[in-house]
Amino acid sequence: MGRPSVKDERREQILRAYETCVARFGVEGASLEKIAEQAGLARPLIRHNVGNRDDLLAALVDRFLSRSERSIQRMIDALPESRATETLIDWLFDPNYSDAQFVLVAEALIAASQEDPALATLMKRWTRDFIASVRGVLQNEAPNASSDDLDAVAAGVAGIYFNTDSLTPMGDMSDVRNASKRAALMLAVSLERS
Amino acid sequence: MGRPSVKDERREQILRAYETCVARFGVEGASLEKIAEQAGLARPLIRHNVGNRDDLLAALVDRFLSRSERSIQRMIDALPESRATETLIDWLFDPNYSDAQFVLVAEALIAASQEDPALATLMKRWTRDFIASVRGVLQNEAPNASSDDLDAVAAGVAGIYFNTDSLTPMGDMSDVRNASKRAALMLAVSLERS
DNA sequence: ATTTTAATTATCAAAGTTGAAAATCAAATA
DNA sequence: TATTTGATTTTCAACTTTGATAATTAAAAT
Repeated sequence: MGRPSVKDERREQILRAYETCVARFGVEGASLEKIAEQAGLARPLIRHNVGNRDDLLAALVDRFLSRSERSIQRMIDALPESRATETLIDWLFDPNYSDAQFVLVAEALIAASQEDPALATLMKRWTRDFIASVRGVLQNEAPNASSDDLDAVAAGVAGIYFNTDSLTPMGDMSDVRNASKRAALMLAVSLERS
Repeated sequence: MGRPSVKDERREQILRAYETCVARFGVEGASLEKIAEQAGLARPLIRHNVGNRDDLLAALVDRFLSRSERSIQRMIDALPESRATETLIDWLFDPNYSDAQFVLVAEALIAASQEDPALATLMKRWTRDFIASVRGVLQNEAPNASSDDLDAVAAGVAGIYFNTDSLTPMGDMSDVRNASKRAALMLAVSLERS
């Protein structure tokens, strides 16, 4: 054997930096220069460890989809049996627990979907899957709710959550965040009452 | 006099094209080349009629803020006296009436706020003003609702609306759009009941 | 028709971005 | 220690983007 490979760690390091850049500058604004600077690496290392621009985006999308699937599943599995919906909303709207960059990356990929039909297909599925996950939690606690109401409240809670995190680049908006959380809770309550 | 100036029309034409590019590629991704192509003009005309990159962004922000203020006011003034909230939600979630590009530009400017504190201040005010406008309509129809509930439902309806339009780059998501609209209506109803 | 005003086009240099290959350096094993 | 494997650095050429100026053309008024 020769020198041990650090390709896997480097790859992760680069994709993390790329993710940060996509969250901040969008897919089109994330240049290789910025990614290299963010990662603290020389630019040629990006090419060496991941590939060219297209390879980067493909790797990022892949990583984003698998990681978000796992992280959502982990969150749902960690929910308590009682007051699961309330706890879910607590977590989604807690800036310490929820990772705003996750939503910002999703929004950037959604925006880039207009230029990339294949990406659009993936992100459509991702969006619907996320809403479906929320719906599952809601249904557990409100088994008598109508299917339409479940759909509505799931889309509503998910939408309010996405929007709240998408405001984070402006800095502190805790008043809007708190009001948004209250709205999500109101939606959940109106489901149980219906 | 000499040759009549078309600067004002050209300026509008360029800013419209810039807006489209910002909605599609983000603030960092909207290059002068793309803007010129979108406007159907030679690139030097951008500089001649509006200025350099910074001048462009400043003009776009200015135009966006004044136009959205007017358009929101116009929409609210056009609301009928009875069932104003329901009508507002009808309009916000009607893809033919509501202009998705408007929300996409707002999201792009919000994303760019992270790199531009002055822009952040403007967009914070814009966001709060929009929510306040919705709150005004809600309060008119539910004068007995608590201030906190009004804040919550206004933030919720606005958030669901923003999020819904931010999904448009992926193409048809009418199922999610319909569910989101139902959620907004549920929020409004729960306000009147409280 | 000449003048005047301004739109439009042509062109340039500087800076930034990308893709790629070659050269160098570091760490493990035989 | 020599070899081998692969990380890292250096370097190059092509291309894009930006900012700016000069030259040209078009339309109105005197």
